[in-house]
Amino acid sequence: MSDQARPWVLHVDLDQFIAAVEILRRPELAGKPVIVGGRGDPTERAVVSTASYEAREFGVGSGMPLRIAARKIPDAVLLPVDAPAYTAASDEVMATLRAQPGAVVQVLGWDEAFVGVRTDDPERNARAIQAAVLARTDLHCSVGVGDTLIRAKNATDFGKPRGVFRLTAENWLAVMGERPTRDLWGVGSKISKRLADLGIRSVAELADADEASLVTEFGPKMGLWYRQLGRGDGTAEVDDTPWVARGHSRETTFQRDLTERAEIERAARELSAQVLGDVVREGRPVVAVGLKVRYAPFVTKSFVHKIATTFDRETVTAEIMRLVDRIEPDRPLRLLGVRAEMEMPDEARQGHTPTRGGW
DNA sequence: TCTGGGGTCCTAGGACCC
DNA sequence: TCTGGGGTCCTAGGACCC
Repeated sequence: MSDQARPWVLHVDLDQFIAAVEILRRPELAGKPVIVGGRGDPTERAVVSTASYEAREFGVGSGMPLRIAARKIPDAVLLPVDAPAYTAASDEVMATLRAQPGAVVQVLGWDEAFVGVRTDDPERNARAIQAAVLARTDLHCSVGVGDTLIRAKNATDFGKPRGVFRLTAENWLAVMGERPTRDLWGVGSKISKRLADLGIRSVAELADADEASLVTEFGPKMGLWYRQLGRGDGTAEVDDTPWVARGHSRETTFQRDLTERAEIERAARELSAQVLGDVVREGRPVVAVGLKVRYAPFVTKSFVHKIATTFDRETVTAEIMRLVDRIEPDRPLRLLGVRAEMEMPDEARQGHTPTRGGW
């Protein structure tokens, strides 16, 4: 490597990951509109996890109710979510990334990771990664190249599918400046609306926005963060510290709203047992419990309760059941979620998304 | 019969203490 | 009589991501 080698961030994102994994084991599905979601039953309450590119042509995408998706594409192939299969494929991909010389890998999800490298030709590294992933897993990916995490992440979209795109301080505004703030990672529909109310619609406008008004609107931390987002600035450091979960939760949307006290308690005990199972595997004590409820049609409430640090399952379950007592009786219950928060080791990485503090 | 499931972090406001 | 000001902890709610 030459003297010009400098740090670069690569954002690797698998193309239509879940659908691709399904198509790999059923090659006859290639070229067809494939929709993966829920248990693959369009009559159930569930949403689309991933749609193949062919299905996206019909306007079907992640987050869409399965029922609607099936209506849009009556002859689509509907498949149930098979999490273990995707985890296995993901592990292979991440192992491939880690095997790249000099690579620091920060996993963001099943199908995404940042890769930090020192190089004088980041596109060459990107192509090497694509080739290695394809060779080992038969999966295609796109790679964003950037001089910060934010720019690398945003670059990927321009490379899709199977491509490479570079976004740096040099071309950031030229490429992103006129786009809506919604395109930024961490700006969703609500925040983009509030920004619009401040007269800020484009990325360039956000980059140039008045700090004081952003702080007034969003608070000291988020106000400054959003402006930074608009500029694409931020850290270029890829952090491979193993991620430590703050808590575990399980939630269920009932196919039929629950009204009976006994049914609700049974559901709560079941979810608690699953959460406890996840927590026990971690071997860290529980410090808080939480409950989330959704009453039909769309009123969500949540409660958290700190408890004395404990490993005892009975105690935790009892605390959860005390929260269950706060569920309003005689109100149809559509969703129930149970959560347990665990004690955090001091050295644990704080947060893994750039959208919230820490970065 | 419109709306999953598993996560993270920030903010605001009340309680309480000195 | 009036009612500061800083700090911490806790909880509810909001927002976002994959």
